[in-house]
This record gives sequence, structure tokens and C-alpha cells, in this order.
Amino acid sequence: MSATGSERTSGRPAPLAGAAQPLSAIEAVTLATTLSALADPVRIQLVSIVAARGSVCSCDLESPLAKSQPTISHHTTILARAGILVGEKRGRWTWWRLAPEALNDLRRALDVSDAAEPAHESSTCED
Amino acid sequence: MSATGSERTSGRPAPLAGAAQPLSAIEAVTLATTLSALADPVRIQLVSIVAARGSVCSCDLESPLAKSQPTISHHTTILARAGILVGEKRGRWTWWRLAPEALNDLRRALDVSDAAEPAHESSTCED
DNA sequence: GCTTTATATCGACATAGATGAATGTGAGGG
DNA sequence: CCCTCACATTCATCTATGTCGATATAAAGC
Repeated sequence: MSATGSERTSGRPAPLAGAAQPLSAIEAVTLATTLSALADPVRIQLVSIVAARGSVCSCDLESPLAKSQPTISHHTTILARAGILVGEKRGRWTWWRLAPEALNDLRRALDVSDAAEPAHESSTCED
Repeated sequence: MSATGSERTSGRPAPLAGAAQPLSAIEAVTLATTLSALADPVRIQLVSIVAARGSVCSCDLESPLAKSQPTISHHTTILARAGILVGEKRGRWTWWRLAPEALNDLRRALDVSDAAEPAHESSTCED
């Protein structure tokens, strides 16, 4: 673990610029993977439905999303693998709800509050 | 404009569940488009570099990102079109900086704070 | 066990998008 | 002017992924 303070090896995604230091290639892949899970119109709308209703079973998603059952299953799988949705099997049905802290972690990763000082530093081109 | 308070027709992306109501298909496409701009390892790292240094010219991005000049140009174009980066041409160089409120708007859109009450509502399947 | 129902998986297809060589554009410098 | 340099654009290639029909799995109910 590096002693630079900001715990880059934790489970949560690294902040975009919370440490005023660019992300490594590996950290970028991790963040991009999570963002990719949300970067689809169907999945965003799916998440918003789950967020609004608290708990939804897969069968209730086909109509509002106007997609086939395999497609819905595909999207819920991706969102669950990204840690955004949590599925619970009750009898024949699977109930989906939001993972408690996933979206908040993502929002924290998108924080750039203490960056963006106009410090030019080194550059190959002189202005 | 609807009088339901939350200004769904404004320029900012609609909140995921701030109104405790699912996103429309059009709103979902808009949000997904913005998220897609960030949902790439190279672009996330690019944004983090700009965030950390405040202002960067394109030529200083090729080395840290290990991509060719056309690829860098491609990514900056996408980020600028998404409103995340702003480019300013100074002489032969293009200087990139973060758009002031783009990422904050995105973070707001991902807010689900006042949703997720366990209200079951109507469902085709009875538990 | 057989049927029904809800969901997952497989397979195939179509489209989107990331990448870079080649080339175009446009601003300086000589 | 011509050359150089920074960046944009075009074009082609390759991979990733959204979509759904067909099929598998698995849980109830009879």
C-alpha cells in the first residue's frame, strides 16, 4: 500500500482528481467498467425504475422498457455484475433493488472539487 | 413546461430518481450519451489528467495515454461534444480544460437520495 | 412426473465504436 | 513562398456489445 494517503487500493473506485493526481491505467479501466454498466439507455432507465419503486421483479421490466425477456435478463446481469443492482430470488421470481452504496461511490469518484488549479507545470509546448 | 417542479425540460440531465419517478426513454438516452463519453478507460484517464493539471494541450496527452495522435483527437472530440471538456486554440496548440459544471451535473443526475422507499406498488406477480 | 411460469443461457446477427496509417487543414517561422 | 508542426479528418479494420429466437434451468402447482 502506498503511503500517499488516499487509499488507492480500496474497493471503492478511485476519485477522478480527489488526490489532484491522474488515475492509473488500471484505475481507469475499473471506473470505465462501472460507468459502462450505466452508459446504456435501457440500463439507465431500468435503474431509475428500480430506484423509484424500491424493488422490482424482472417480469415487471419488460413492458416499461419495451425489450424482450432475454434482453432484460442480459441488462440486469450486467448491472448486478457491476455492483449496481442486487438480485434476490424469491420463489420463481427475481427481485431487484439498488445496491446501497454503489451509486454514491460512483458519484464520489466523479468528484473533482479540489483539483483544477491553473498550475501549468511541464509541457512540451511553450505558450 | 410541466408544473411538477423538477424541471425535466432543462439543459441539465434529469435525476435518476430525484423525483421518485422513472426516467423517460428520451431522458435515458440523454444521460446514457453523457455517461458513454466517460465510459472508456482512455477518456477517463484523459479527464483525470486534465483535472489534475488544470489545463493540458493535446500534444501532452499522447505519452501518458500511450495512444496515437488521431486517437487522442478522437477522444477529446467526444469529450468536448459531451460538454465535459472545453478546448481553446492558442496558436498551433489546443488547450483543454474541464467544463465548469459538467461533472457536477452528472453527479447530481446519479443522485438517488430521496428514492428507494420499499413501496411495492402494483406488480404482475404476487409475492 | 407433467405442465406452467419466470428467468438464465446460447447462438447468430447487426451495429457501434476504438484504433491508427494516410491525408487534409491551418498557423508560425524561415 | 515553402517548410514545419499541431491537430483534425478520412478510411479501413477489428473488437465489443445490444438484440432476440431458441433452448435450458428451476421452481410451483396439479
